[in-house]
Amino acid sequence: MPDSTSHVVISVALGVRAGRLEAAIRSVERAPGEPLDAALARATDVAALGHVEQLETRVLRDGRLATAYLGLTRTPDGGLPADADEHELAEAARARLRGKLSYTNAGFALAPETFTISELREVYVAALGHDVSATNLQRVLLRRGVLERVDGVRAPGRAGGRPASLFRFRSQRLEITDEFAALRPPGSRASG
Amino acid sequence: MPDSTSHVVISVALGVRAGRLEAAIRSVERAPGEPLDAALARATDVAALGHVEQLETRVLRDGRLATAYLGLTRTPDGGLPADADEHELAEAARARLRGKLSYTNAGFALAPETFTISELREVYVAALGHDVSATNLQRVLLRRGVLERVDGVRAPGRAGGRPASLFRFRSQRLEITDEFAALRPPGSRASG
DNA sequence: CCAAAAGTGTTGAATGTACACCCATGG
DNA sequence: CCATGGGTGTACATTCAACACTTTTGG
Repeated sequence: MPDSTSHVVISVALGVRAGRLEAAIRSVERAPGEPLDAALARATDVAALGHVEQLETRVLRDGRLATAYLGLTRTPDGGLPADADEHELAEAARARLRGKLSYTNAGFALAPETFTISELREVYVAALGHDVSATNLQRVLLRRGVLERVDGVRAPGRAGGRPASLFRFRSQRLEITDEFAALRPPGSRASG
Repeated sequence: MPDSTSHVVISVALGVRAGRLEAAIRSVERAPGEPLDAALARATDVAALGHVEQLETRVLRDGRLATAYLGLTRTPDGGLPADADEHELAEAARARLRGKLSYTNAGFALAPETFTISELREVYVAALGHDVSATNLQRVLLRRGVLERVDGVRAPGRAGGRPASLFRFRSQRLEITDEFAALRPPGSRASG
């Protein structure tokens, strides 16, 4: 029976699988005095999340208070949104991710350790919901220093084609890569 | 005596006064079953806030759960941060505002109804914590369609000088004015 | 006239997008 | 040698910071 004094902690883990941005949702009741991250760790495997941030706190339709977290993972699994609250949280999580992808290195938490630009492009297409040019994706992310090349290539498939270079994200922590579009502090133009 | 099952709703209202970005903090205990915005309305005068958004939920040092809201106001008053938790929330609010100022029209909620570019510049300097060029501020905000001129000028002071034109924000609701720095959907360049 | 404050013009750099073209592989 | 997929070069538009210059006022 729902208790309006209880507090639920919800994990919304986003990840790309089969070209789709899936949301895996899990929740637990927070014990009295329990830290939020402890409850979150009971709700989901935090080690599988490359990035975690708080999403939103709201009163659920059953009257319970809930605090949702957005997690990003390479290996999304199970726990699809069940009720209306969970659908809304999943949508909020997707919207948040879409925003962050364009000005942070958030992709690191969705893509495998190393990847080709084509593979990365598929991740971005799934997460953003619109087409992305591999050419420009590579150029933007390399210029910003978000990606770096690693040794080795991926062999082409049966259809042939030039072998693809492998890349990785330079950092595995969320970083802002395009800090201010305008109104920078004076004399702070990037020059590297 | 602090009760670890109680839920506190905290309003952090930011506003510029005398060239400083002040944080006015107020909190209430949320009643069982009470909606979050109802509790927030008991904590502060929501009508005086041009914009409100949720900031963060955390467990306070005394064990209570707290959900903080960021508000922006033209008329900051009283309620300065008292304890360590409140100081941290005020700092989080300032950081959030700094980020939003550069890619949204958030200034509308801090500036008076109409203002000169110099006056608006003072607001931005206080909020951002670094110098801002009035020339470029005007150009960027006009180009984005964030500001518009209104009739009339502000008479110069004793020292003379050209009378300043008056401007206002075109919208009084938070809008994103610089949506994607990169990775826009194909063919979506602004052209007007 | 001169100082002060506001506003406009202009330049140069950085950033992104689009698209043509070249490279490397399988069949 | 051709189709396919990967990558680079180049041209162009947009945006912004910096700074010189002009405008309009008070004394």
